[in-house]
Amino acid sequence: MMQESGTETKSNGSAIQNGASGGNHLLECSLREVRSNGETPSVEIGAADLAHLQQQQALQVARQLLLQQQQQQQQQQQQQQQVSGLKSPKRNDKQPALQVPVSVAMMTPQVITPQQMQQILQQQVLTPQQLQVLLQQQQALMLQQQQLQEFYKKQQEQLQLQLLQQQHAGKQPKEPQQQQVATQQLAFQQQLLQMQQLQQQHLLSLQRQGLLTIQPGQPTLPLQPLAQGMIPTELQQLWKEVTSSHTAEEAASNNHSSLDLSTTCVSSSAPSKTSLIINPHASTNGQLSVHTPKRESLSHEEHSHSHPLYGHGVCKWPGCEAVCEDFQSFLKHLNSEHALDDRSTAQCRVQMQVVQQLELQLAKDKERLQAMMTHLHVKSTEPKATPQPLNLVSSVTLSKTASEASPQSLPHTPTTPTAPITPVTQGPSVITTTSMHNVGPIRRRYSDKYNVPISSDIAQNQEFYKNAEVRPPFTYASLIRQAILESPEKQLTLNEIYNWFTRMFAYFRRNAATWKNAVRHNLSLHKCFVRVENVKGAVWTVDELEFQKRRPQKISGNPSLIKNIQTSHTYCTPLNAALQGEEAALSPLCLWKASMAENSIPLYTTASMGNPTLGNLASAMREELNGAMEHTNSNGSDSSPGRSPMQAMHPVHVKEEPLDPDENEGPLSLVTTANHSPDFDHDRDYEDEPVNEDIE
DNA sequence: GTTTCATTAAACACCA
DNA sequence: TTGGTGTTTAATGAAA
Repeated sequence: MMQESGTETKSNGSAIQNGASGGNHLLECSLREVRSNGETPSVEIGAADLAHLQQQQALQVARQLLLQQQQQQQQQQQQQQQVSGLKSPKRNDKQPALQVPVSVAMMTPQVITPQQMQQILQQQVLTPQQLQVLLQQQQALMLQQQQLQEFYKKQQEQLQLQLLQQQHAGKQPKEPQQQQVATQQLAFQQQLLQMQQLQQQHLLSLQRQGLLTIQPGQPTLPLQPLAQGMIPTELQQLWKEVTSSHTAEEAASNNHSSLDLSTTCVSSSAPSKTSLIINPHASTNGQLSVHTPKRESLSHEEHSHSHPLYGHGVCKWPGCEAVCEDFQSFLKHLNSEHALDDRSTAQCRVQMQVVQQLELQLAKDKERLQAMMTHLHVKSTEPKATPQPLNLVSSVTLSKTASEASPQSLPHTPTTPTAPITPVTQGPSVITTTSMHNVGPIRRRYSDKYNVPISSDIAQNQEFYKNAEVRPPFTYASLIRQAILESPEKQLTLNEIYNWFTRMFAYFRRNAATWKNAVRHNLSLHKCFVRVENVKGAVWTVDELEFQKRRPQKISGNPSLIKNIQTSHTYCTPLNAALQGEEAALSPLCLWKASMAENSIPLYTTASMGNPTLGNLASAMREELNGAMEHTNSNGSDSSPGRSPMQAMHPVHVKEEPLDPDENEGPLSLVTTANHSPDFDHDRDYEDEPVNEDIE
């Protein structure tokens, strides 16, 4: 027996080491892959940025082509005019005048540049949904513009063809033809103007939504009608005076104004730099632009009292919150209290830093998400190539403990629960599939540290735990207790506890010797587990009082948590406690929030994961809760039906309801009979054949 | 730096 | 004798 155990441990140990290293390697590879794609080691380019960049590049190429064609056309027309000798000064002056706006219009896409996107990101904490919509609208507009450009290109070609024909024919009077050309070009301009108006509306809507503020120094000037010309240079000058840190490069790029597309594209190709260096100015610039008369009039007329800095009758200038009865008074207040002075500039800078930090965090989370998705996608398509795959946790936390690699026989899970182990989103997503795995030792568990309701977590993530080799974020004691409490009789034999472990968690289908030993050890060690001699053998029960006794010690530093335990019987974070009106049995979010709290990650970072705002978070939590209830009730292969997770936490006080017959199937149902499962092979390692098949 | 706790490993005893 | 069960001790690491 000992030999067997020894060999098992040995082999497992080596396997784990291999698996761990392999897993780490995979993680590094996936991260590397992402990074190499991004080409910016520090800050990754998002998929949207890349798409945008590609579009920009395509646009630039198209514009260059157009420019060439226009130049050719101009040359041809000049040649024609020279040859024909029909020089009409008016027309000669007019045509370039006609063409130039067209060219400018074509070269100044009335779309949001990456810089603007970055600024939007910085100025407003956008939800992913908003970003998504924004990007979709953006892409649609760009598509429209491209189509228009193609159309324009074709028309230009036709014109060239006609002009060539004219040259060859040489008999027809030029003026009608040129009039036709001018008419066509006017039509194009009108179309372009329409496009621009459309895009202006789009941008205005963005402004109304508070998603965008127009910056004076913006390379493109979407809201400036063509008739109004370019950016007022005095605004740029003003801003330059305010922001002394403006580099010559940026100033040059600003001075390029709308015409310089290359600037836009170049800067978009390095979003990390853009976001980290340029955007701060842009951010404050955006704030500053509020004070410009043009901006105000625009806001007043077009936004009809919708202003990013004004809402609910309160000035939203950071730290102000002055009550303004109407928009006019707000404008007055804005001009008087938040005029361009040192204080406002300083506040802008502070806000800039805040936004910068947030954006940095967002970028990091995006990177994480990308790495996770990349990794999981790779893993999910792999036909079980690596026996010890990676853990989601590792990819999130970059597993600082993974390198520690203590020679333990269990698969290594990260010791510190610094990241959500359970998926944030429920449902058949990639994340919740079998692609999650564990690496590294675990020393602390969420359930104990953050008092996450284990029952709801297990219920909610049942399929996840069953399929993914993710170590459950709970202590052995918690798991054993849960197993016992889930049983109809609230008592289990050791073997049934084993079965529960292997049935509920894919993680425990390997290294049986190790964790079984741990289970036995915990059963013996903790007073909360009471061994009851039965006629047919021994069963284990839980002494809830004893179990509860040991918990407050660990969270003594957090009175709210203790209060939670003592009053609401809830094992969740204070944040959850704040939302306890909805009940707090929502473990994945709890875990996630706990991890967020531990990582000091602002809540907003959920934007990258689909939980945009606190309000949405709350609703999401409600949904999670409902989902948990439904899940518990519908998929109650392990939980007692009709018993909510909260009830499951205190089964002693809960009147038990009759079990579903389906749930009583399998060895676990025979809880009253000790040593009931003679056929069960304890030495089975569950590596090749999941125990679920035996039990379920 | 100390204490507490969880995990892991191991040894040992008991029993069927 | 074998294997499961239960107990205990020790080492280790993380967190408080």
